[in-house]
Amino acid sequence: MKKWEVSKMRIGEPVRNLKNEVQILNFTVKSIENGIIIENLQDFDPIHTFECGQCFRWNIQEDGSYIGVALGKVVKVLWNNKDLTIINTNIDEFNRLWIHYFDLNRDYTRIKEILAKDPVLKAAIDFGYGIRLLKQDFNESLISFIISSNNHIPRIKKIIETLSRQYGNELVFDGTRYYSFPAIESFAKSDIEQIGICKAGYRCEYILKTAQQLVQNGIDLAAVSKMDTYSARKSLMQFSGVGPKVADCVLLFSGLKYDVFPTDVWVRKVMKELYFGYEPKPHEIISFSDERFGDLAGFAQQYLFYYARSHLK
DNA sequence: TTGCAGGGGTCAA
DNA sequence: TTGACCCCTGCA
Repeated sequence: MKKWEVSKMRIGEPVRNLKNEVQILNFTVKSIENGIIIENLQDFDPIHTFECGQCFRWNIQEDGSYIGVALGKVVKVLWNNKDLTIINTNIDEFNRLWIHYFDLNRDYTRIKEILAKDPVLKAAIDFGYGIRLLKQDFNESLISFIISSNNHIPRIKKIIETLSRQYGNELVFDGTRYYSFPAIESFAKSDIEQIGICKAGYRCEYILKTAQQLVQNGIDLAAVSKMDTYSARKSLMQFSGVGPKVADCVLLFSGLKYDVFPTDVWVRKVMKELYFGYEPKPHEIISFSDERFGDLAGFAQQYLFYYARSHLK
């Protein structure tokens, strides 16, 4: 099949339509000692979800479990290919926090079914079938992806860790100290010398300015999520250090917009090598993802990113 | 050991 | 459209 024949195919469906379909949640949640167990969970794998580039604060342990700091909590998750155990939480927190954070109300089987009509995505989904888009805190996503610009993942994680240690709250789990992501006010009332301790370089100024912009002007997230995607992107790009790529990441990873297609070097590689056959211009990639993936572009991006990082050089 | 290239981009000219 | 930007890491 020629590449451009494939490119005429439109596969994305509006997410809102999927939401209106009857949701069949197969899993059941039970309380255990110091935690919960989500039995018979479909379309999930912690490695795929935590290593697909959307988050920076989940770390794999020697036993294969993950410990993460999110939403002001520290939890440990264990996976046996069927049941997800979350330690250091309870049913109440599951209903208030984790069901949304892990996006457990969404029918990923259906999303993958639609996206897999595209042969490239089918390969990507076969590889990263357990990806779920985490619904992360907006402020944390904003600051984290400002830090991510022109930066390596290990260093991004180290910088966020240092900032959390300096400005966040201490959380103790299993005798180890962890630190929540700081309140945005902590950054806003700090100064460039203090923030500089995290060694984020020129991004420190972006962090301070953005935090001050947020505290002074605020942002109406409900309004942003209702805007058309172009306007939503523009509204985030008013913040210092936020360009189109960071804006798209924040929209997607804080659950505000799912039809964005954050385009970084890896996605560009996928586009070049698996779709276009040449180095496409940014506007070509945007048009392509709109046409091809529609309202499911954000999900497609995650499967492609995860696939690219393991399969392309 | 040292030097260099480049990294999940953004900004300003 | 282009080069500079902080700092770290990997590699020769």
